[in-house]
Amino acid sequence: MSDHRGGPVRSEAARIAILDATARLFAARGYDHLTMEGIAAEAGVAKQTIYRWWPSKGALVSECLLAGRLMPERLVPPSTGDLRTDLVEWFTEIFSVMQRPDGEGLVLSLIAAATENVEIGKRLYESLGAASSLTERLQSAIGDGQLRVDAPLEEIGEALIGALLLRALSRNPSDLESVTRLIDALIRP
Amino acid sequence: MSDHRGGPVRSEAARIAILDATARLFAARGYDHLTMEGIAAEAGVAKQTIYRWWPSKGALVSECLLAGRLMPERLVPPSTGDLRTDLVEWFTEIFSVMQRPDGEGLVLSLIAAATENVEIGKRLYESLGAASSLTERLQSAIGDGQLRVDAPLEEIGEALIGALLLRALSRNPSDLESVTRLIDALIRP
Amino acid sequence: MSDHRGGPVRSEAARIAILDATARLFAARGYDHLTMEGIAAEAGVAKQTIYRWWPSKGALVSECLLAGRLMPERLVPPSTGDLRTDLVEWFTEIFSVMQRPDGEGLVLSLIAAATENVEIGKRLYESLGAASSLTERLQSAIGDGQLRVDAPLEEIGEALIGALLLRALSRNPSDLESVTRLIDALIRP
Amino acid sequence: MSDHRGGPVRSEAARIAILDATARLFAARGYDHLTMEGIAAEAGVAKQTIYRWWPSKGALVSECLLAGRLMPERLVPPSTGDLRTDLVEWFTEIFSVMQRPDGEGLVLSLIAAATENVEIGKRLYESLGAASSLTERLQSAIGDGQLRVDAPLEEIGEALIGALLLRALSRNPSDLESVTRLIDALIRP
DNA sequence: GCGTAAACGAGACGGTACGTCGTGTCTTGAT
DNA sequence: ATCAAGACACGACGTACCGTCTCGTTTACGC
Repeated sequence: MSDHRGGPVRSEAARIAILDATARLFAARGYDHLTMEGIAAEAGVAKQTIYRWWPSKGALVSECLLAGRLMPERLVPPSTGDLRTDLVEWFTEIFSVMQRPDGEGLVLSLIAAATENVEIGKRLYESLGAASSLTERLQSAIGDGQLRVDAPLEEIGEALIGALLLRALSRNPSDLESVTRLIDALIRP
Repeated sequence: MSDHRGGPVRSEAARIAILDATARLFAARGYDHLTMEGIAAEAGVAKQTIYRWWPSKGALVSECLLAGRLMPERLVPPSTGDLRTDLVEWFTEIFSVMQRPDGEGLVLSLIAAATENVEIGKRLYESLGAASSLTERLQSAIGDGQLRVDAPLEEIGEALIGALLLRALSRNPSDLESVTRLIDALIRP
Repeated sequence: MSDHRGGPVRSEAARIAILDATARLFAARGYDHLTMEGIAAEAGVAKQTIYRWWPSKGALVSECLLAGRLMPERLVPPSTGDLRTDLVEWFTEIFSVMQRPDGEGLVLSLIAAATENVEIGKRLYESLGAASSLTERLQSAIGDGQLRVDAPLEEIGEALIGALLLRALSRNPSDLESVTRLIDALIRP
Repeated sequence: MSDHRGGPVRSEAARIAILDATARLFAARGYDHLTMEGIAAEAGVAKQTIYRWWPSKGALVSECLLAGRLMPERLVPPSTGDLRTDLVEWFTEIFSVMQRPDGEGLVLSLIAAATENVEIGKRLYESLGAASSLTERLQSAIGDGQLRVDAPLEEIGEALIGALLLRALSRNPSDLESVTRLIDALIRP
């Protein structure tokens, strides 16, 4: 199958150590303070071993993101029956989960990473759960009759996540009322 | 009145040269490639002169942004009478205006700057015209009867700009149709 | 007799390829630019194969030197009958032969190698022909009556080669006159 | 006189610290183990500060050599009246002074440095005292009648230093007898 | 013939050092 | 007091080799 005729094989231990170190440092200090040297040291690995497999800091973070190492938990919208309440709760949770006392917020770090790295940008949308779980939740709301059958699910998701990013960038604290107003604007016919 | 006791006052020439250089380099190479040394050299100014008046690269860019040196032109939404068409055209124009062939796009650079600098984040929203001109356009649409009197203008603006940012980050080319769908989702509840 | 119980023996092809590659690269780029990785690549051989049989770069070069792979030709002093003329010519030839246009001179490379590696140091003297051919020539000069019977042949050789090295290190171009003066100082007491 | 119109000036403290560190590390570990990073660390200086003023390790060592920071003491030949005895003693002293238990010998390090750096090569000869003090000693021997008035002082010096280098490279321990024989070969008519 | 064990190519690995770039602070002499 | 110039300590960059270490493959002996 493969024409690899022997030779050493990529060290899985090193791979894991690097990704772990990346995730750990990313969470602890944010994307901007992430350095290849720091990762190498934290992972107990030679810098060259990183560069051998990843071209850049961005690629590393991108892979962590894809592997779900950067998100603290699954950000699935709740499904209590009332779409409005569910979305408000979900939005609020994302917002609160993604602030850390020490460094900059997780979202900000992700956005910073996305500006530098195409892959991260492409994955940002789906990583925030919009592509899958959010759309699912909206879909089921159509079943409930809480949304019109022709509701533009994708666009609602985009707008929601987009507003989230904008608020993160603006450092606007999102109180319950403003979140509710935003969501109403999107799902209220 | 003043307790300034001799010595030259702040050189206006230097101030202008620095802001000009910043804007020039920002436009040419993007926020990431912007360096204090580069700005100083481009402006024909000593580094210390920059640090004396601005605490950081971000502050510099922030001031440029506020002074309107970073935006190529006024991005005021057109006002032809049909809100939908106007918004689509406005959105499309922003999107197209803000790509540069060489480096990364202008929006991406602004977003990157915003992740690092609070001020820029706070100004990003209004700088993209949402705070003033966009809201005005929406307001006038209420007068037209194209929007309900209780339409949540602020939130529509947020969602619109937010979606714009998200698309910039995702590097999704926004074709006419997808833009239209997005705007429909927001103004045709 | 041997406790070798099967398995391939040392590959002569690899051995030759390695020594050839070493000599080739040494001649082309000098001792300083010689790298184990470069040799392995040039020889089409795994690095480990080199390390299996030679402990260091120096050992490799030392063996090349012993095998006569580094010297372009035999540097035997001529024997026209006049010792003085012969030595001048021999000295001059060594000097001129051992310059390469691109890198550093061959002698310099040998000296560099000798500073790092004891074996090369020990062999340097004889490799430059002093131990054998030069002493022979001096010996025959005693037969001619051109040198006293109790002339310190060994020491004359040392002084001659030593002066050669010093001039190589000093990058002093040796013109005919200065060479003649040096040799006169040694054989015309 | 100078057209230097203000601006910071080269830090003499840094310059001294760097040269001192270089000399210290050179003496302790030899030329091969000398690294720019090591020097910078030892001197408490940024690497860039070294590269700003010296292009290479060789240049640094060369300047130390010129400043007399590498030679443990003045290697002036004694002047007891008997040339032969004086030279033997001088030769022996140089030889013994320049062996250190830990690293490689000082001469070997100097030779290694000279192969890499032209300046060091040019200075090696005079640094070993040959150019000045040795020639002086020989000169005074002419006054004594211990050398012929037309004795080729320069060449004798070259041969002597050259032989010294060769012996250092060959790691030949120089016993009293062999040194005496060498010197006899050079100064005995 | 048939294991079996050394030698081989390939090349990944943890390291060390390289020479360069940008940071933010500082010092100097001129204006 | 502010300026242009630029040296400074610091931290990170991405690259080159080092010497060691697995991998599968390829022999050539001793049973």
